[in-house]
Amino acid sequence: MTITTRKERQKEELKGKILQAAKELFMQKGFGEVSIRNIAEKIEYSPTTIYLYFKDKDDIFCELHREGFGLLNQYFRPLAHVADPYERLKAINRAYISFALENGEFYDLMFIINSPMKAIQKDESDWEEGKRAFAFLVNTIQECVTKGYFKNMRTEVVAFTVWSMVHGIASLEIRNRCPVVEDLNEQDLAHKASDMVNEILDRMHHNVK
Amino acid sequence: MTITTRKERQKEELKGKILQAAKELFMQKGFGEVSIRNIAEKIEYSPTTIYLYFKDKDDIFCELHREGFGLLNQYFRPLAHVADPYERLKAINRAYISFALENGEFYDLMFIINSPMKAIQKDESDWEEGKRAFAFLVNTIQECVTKGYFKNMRTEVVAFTVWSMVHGIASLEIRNRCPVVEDLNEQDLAHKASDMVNEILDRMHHNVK
DNA sequence: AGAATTAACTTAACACCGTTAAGTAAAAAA
DNA sequence: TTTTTTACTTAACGGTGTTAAGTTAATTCT
Repeated sequence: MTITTRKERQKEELKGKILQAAKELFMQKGFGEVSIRNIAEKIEYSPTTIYLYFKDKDDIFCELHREGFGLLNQYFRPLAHVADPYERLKAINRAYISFALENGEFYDLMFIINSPMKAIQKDESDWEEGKRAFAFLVNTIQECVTKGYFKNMRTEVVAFTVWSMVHGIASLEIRNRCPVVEDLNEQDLAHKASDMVNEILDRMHHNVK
Repeated sequence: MTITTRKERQKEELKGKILQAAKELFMQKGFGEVSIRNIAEKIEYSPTTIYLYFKDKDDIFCELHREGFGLLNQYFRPLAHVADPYERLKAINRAYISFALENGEFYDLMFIINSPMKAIQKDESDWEEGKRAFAFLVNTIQECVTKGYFKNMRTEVVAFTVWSMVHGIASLEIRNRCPVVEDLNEQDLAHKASDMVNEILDRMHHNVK
């Protein structure tokens, strides 16, 4: 069996190489500018070889989509140890915005771009990690609510509001629709943006001094 | 001169027909799926004719981009007569979300899609109507601030926050990233979403009873 | 060991795309 | 009436995603 397993491992390796090449290319050129032929050239195989490992272009970017959510959850993971749910919520906002600004192309793919969603909506399993990320937010807010924060508000409403805010900021920035905020580097922007969101949060439950 | 003006009028007419065809096509198929060849076929001219009236594909969609902001300002126009700035602000939110959900493809083009921005950033004039729309929001908030709303908050911060929220909601919905809110028709969704935003607004300045 | 099968990959092609260069036919100007 | 200009088209270039058919080497079967 050792020989067939080697074969399988090699197949997996090539699949991984395709994915890696696709990721690098589309991190540097943007999703829309990467073609199957580009990827093929990068790994020095013919374009059609890629179709032996992926159903179509969407299939490749679905895999990266999943990887993106993995990365987002990595940003979230350390925050699980923040005891106070409200502090954790604020940290989630910071982490989310940092993730978006530091991984613009991933964020684009995950939350903005059109193409991969057709496939994802069919195959629900791809969305798994995404649900996990969202559940982390919802659960944290739930804890806040039981601790007395966000009086008279439904948890999902708070969650959706928070998400809309951070997504709004991130996507406006990524797609260059920010006539207001300018001449700031990535990190300062992340700070400023998350401070803003968290100030709104403070006001949402009357915790302002 | 009557003959040359007729010629000019005819040229303008064809330009208008191209724009109209482009708009219809991309309202029904989405921006990404419309090609120059599609548009040409629809108006029964050869594809290259279009290049006699528009520099390139971006140029067409820049024109539609401008038209989109015109339409948004039409949604806003009646609200200028709302005397109370805070009520006007809430109405703006409702109008914005309604506009976004009722004109998804326009909204996409104006605030989400990538391609036309290269040209727009060069030629600042296209952004004019966009600025006007944003100025309407900012001025309204400014009035709110001078009336005592949003204590201790800078006007632009409030404006950007509000915009981020409504844009976040609109774009998540348009790009199908809404695992939470579902099975709602367009109008109910617009109501629900704007109620949500406006509730947050109420909380932002402690006006909640 | 030799023949048949399968696996891994490539070449060639299809039907699209945005865009440009060159050509045509009719109208206007000289 | 000849020349120039206008309005448009045909043909082509280099690109795209994707598929069908072909090739070559490794594996399996007899």
